[in-house]
Amino acid sequence: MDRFVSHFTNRLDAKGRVSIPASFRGVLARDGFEGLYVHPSLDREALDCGGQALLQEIDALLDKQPLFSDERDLFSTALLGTSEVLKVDPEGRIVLTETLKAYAGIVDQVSFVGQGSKFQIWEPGRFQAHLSEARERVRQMKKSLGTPIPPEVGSPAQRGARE
Amino acid sequence: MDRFVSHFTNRLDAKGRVSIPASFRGVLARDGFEGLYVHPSLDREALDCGGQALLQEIDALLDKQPLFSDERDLFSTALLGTSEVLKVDPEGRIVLTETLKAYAGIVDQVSFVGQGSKFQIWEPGRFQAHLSEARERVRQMKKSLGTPIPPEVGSPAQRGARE
DNA sequence: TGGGACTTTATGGGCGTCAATGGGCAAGCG
DNA sequence: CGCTTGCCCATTGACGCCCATAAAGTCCCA
Repeated sequence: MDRFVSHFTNRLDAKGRVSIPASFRGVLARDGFEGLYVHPSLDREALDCGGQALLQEIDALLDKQPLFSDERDLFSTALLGTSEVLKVDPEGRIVLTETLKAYAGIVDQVSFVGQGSKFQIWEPGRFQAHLSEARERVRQMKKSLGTPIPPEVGSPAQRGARE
Repeated sequence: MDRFVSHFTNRLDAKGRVSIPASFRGVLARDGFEGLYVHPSLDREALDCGGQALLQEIDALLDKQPLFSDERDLFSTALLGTSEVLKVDPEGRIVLTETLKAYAGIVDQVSFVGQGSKFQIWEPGRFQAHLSEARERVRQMKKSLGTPIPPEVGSPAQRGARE
């Protein structure tokens, strides 16, 4: 598997450290990138995270703007300026900065949510709310498309993760 | 990491010294440049800083203007004429000149903001304001650029689904 | 196929190192 | 000379790295 999939909830310890889920660590290792690239999501109260792949997406966006242009300046400020490259300790843990925690409303637990080439970090409560709203909207969209949606499936059980 | 990423806020001490963030120092060292190249940003109340890489960008910009043209003259005056090369002390600190501080409204704290090949120095308050504006505008641009990607919801993979 | 042994993961805690900051001192320049 | 400026040392708190442990998962073999 080379993509971030599924979601996990882990706790921050007394030092503010939190383990990146093992399966995500595997993806990052394969992507080859020291550390974890993190920035506040533009449209959610969540953090976008990833490695090379995410950086390349951002670069692609930046490279569309001409050098020294106003747009480029704004993009690099909003994207690179607010990003952090977090170190990953030997056990696969990271420490979120105060800024990042404040942005996402994180206190002592976080949910890691796979999104293919990147993943997001959420405060678990907000993620649940976001998820049910998203599911509802998808249901509406499908309905209007005439595609019946299978009956409600509960949240999948997680290995180890209490939610 | 070979690019300026993230942002940091440091204090000026009684002598007016301020530490360049360690990670930025690393980038500068790799770029190979004695001292720090600084000039007032053309369109913000901030200072553009960097090493070789920044100088090259400026050269590239200048070279686009025909020799002896008015534009070239103006550019070189605005960019090179106002530049300073600051010394970096053994602890990785610099002292901003009065001119530079006045331009950016700096008093006793500065924010270092990574922008890839260069970084900017801001008065922290002004930076916060600029940042929220930048984020807003980027959000608008992304929106107008095309289809915003709907949040990926759907079924999270089941517990067996790793790798 | 059931159970035990090994492995992996999430989490905790100790400790040395480094970064940010403060202050002293001496050399250079007006 | 007085003040700036560059260099050295000291302090403190945060951070990275190592080792420990418990719980869960996986594997293997009788």
